[in-house]
Amino acid sequence: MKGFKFELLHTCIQSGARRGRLHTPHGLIETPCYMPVGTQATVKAMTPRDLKEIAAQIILGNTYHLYLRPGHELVAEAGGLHKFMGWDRPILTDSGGFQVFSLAKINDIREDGVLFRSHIDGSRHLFTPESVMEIEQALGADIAMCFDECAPADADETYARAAMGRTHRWAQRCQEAHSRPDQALFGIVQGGVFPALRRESARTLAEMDFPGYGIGGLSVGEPKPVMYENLEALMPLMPTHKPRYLMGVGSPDCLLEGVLRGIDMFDCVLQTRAARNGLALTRNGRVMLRNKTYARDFGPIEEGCDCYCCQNFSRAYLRHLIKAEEMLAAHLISTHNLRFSLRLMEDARLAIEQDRYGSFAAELLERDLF
RNA sequence: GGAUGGGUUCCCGAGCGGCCAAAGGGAGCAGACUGUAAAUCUGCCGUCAACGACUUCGGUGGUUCGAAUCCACCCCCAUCCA
Repeated sequence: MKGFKFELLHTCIQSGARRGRLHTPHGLIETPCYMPVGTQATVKAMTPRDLKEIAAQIILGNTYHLYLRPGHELVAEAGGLHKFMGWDRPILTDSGGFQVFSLAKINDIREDGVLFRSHIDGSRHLFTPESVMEIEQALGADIAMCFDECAPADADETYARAAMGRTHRWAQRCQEAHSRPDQALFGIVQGGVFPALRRESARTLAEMDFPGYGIGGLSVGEPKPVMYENLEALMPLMPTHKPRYLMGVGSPDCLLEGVLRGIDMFDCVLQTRAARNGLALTRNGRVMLRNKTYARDFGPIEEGCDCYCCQNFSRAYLRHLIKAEEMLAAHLISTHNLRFSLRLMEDARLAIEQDRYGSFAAELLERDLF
């Protein structure tokens, strides 16, 4: 694998949290990190220039969505995803495994792959580990995820075990089908909400020697303590010198809790989706900017935030934009929520380096504001 | 001056004798949002000592067991005719 390497720089003495650095063909990623989600080759309401300004290191794209529209061949023809969307820093593509789960009503999951219908035009498609690898390689992200099956939170142990087994077999096939040397392929740990299955999954995948690992199927509706319990069960079995990516997580508290348990990477749509719905994240809790309380609040979303939004605009102004349905609201609040999360991770990295991450996280979590 | 159509809860707008505190939409208020089918969705939205009571459908007076709904007169609005 060309240009890909993970360095574990330091482990916080106080908490065990990890400080690392991921080398990719498109640059460095300091970990732990939060990755903004850009499903359809765009982080909604944000230009790549905006993303650089808030110091985003890597963003996500989605295989399922880009395959359906505009099509991976078109993206390849455009010169790859980076060039197509004008982003020259690292990209990670999710495999569509989550879509298999979230769109399960219209899918047929089989051993060879998943038969599903497009949510756009109802047309039939088959995803197999091999076809997904072909798509992800055409998209050309720095990190590709294996095609997995993300079981729902209420799946029983029998189903979770079956989905996990399938995910393992598919991981093997993904590995065999994957050939692009400038792209790292991450395996994905599954196992539902069953610690024993989670351990088994971590062990199995660790033996397969992937350059990095996703932990999938968590934060899909189960209570947070259940997620933490499962994380704690599987983390000791993860290879120390490989990055660990907790997929789809999270909210500020989950980011803090995840880092505490040894996670290196996170992605979450909450920041941008909530922003479009008028919800701002701050270290003093959530701010529902639509609420009347802020009609005459001429201060920024968050005092001390260095983002463009907080440096220039008031809560009252943002509330007005939301009420008037002006699209600038989505952009400005997204800018803040993303910057907030990126800064939270920047501060976490510093705290780890200084062996005080435990107290850093505890202080923020104690207030129970997220 | 005449003709016709109208005046409904913050706005628009349904209702046209009881099942109407009155459809629906908007606005307003509050909540949800975690590998994005989400700039989406949900709840509340006359008043109150509130599983019951009270006050509302231009005004006044009638008919009726019962009216936003029927009748009379009046006041406004719109369009057309003089």
